[in-house]
Amino acid sequence: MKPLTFTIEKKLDGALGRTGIIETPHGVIHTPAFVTVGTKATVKALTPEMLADLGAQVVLANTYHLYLQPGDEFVAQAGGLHTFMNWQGPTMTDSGGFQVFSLGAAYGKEIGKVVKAVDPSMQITERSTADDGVPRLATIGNDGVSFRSHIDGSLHYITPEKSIEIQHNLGADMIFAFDECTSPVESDAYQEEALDRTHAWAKRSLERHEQLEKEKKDSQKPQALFGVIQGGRNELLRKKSAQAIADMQTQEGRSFDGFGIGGSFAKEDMATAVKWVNGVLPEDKPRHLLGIGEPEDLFMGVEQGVDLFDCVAPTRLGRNGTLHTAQGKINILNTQYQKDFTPIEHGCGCYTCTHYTRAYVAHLFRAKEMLAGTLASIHNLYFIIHLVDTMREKIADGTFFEFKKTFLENYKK
RNA sequence: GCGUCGGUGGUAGAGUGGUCAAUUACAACAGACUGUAAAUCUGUCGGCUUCGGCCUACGAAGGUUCAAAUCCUUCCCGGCGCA
Repeated sequence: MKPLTFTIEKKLDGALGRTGIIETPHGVIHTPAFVTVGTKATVKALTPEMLADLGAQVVLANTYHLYLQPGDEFVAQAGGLHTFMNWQGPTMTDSGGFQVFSLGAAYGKEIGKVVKAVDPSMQITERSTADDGVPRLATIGNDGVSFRSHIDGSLHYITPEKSIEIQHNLGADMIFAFDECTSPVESDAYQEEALDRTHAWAKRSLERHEQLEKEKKDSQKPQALFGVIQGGRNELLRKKSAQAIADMQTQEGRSFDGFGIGGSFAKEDMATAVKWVNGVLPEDKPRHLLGIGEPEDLFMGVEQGVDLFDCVAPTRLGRNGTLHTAQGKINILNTQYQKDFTPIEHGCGCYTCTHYTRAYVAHLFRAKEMLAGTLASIHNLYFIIHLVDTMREKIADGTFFEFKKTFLENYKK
């Protein structure tokens, strides 16, 4: 039984985009697709039934978080991620690579997954990889990464092998190699050093994965492993990384089943980085743009041949009161919506918009009622999932570029 | 009626002679959020401003003082106790 098959159905003329179908042991994913993020084995504020109803095809959980709580072996005893969280569709787990960044170099700083622009003066020209005096919860060592638990302060050492072992215990259909997500403000020298490390970790991830797959009993479902490309904003490094990860294989000939495009991006670099990478990656395996989910970025990614996206933005923005509409984002807590008895968006087919008004949702937020986050998350996820679904349809019927133009003209940031 | 305690910015509630346009919390107003340290965080929150300040404010009116939200007097309002 293969862990994953990917079939391309239709290609986009004049760009790298395509539609396709990924088949996993827990069902199919029509691509391009938006993956909902359920870090701790739950998409915050939503039940799996709500997720299915709003059109989610696949859920991504996190290795680091579930390892700390409740523990990956515990999840395995509970029957694996699918059973534990009651989501029977396809699943993924991230490797913890992003936490190397968010709890490490980015810890306590105003550096996010996407930064507005790279000011050369911000660039870190020199740094040590460990004790540079900067408080952080993740420190990169030669062999892996030391994490100081954000929950109880305890120390944990995650190696590529450990990450893969955890991900096998969790049992998601698609898992990721352990990588180091770097910031665009790092120097070229550091970027190169980190990339070598990411490649070395990728190889170790692949080898450990192969070994664990071979040890599986017949009753255990196979898992697909995605390799992660890094390289920052440097064209040579990005292409080198794509080539290295694409070519990587074990002695027995196992290679990655798909690819993740990683890294923290300067906004203006994202499109070029994706284009460089997807121009090198083999066409016949799925590509996942890690952690990206703003509408304009989704258009860019789909156009440039990305098949999967995951992002916390729809749920996080939703819980914080920011809602997507065709005209752009609105903050439902603004005074003007307090007595607005229209739906969040006219014509939206989501549960929230078919049953509730802006005034009601605004009331729930002001009253700090839990249902606020639920209704907002339903709407935002529906909006983004539906947007990517529509891109897929528009590629299929040959009107992708017209759709992109119309949508982005209306959608004010 | 007598006694007593108290009346502070939208609310609660600090402050009890200068360091007070007044701590703090909440509310309000706005902003941020892209492989979730996130149902979180940040800023503003008397008026005007050339951003140096200026003006008006701590129940009301007087007064003491170089200086009063803070001390004194009277009044108004509220709680409690006694008649």
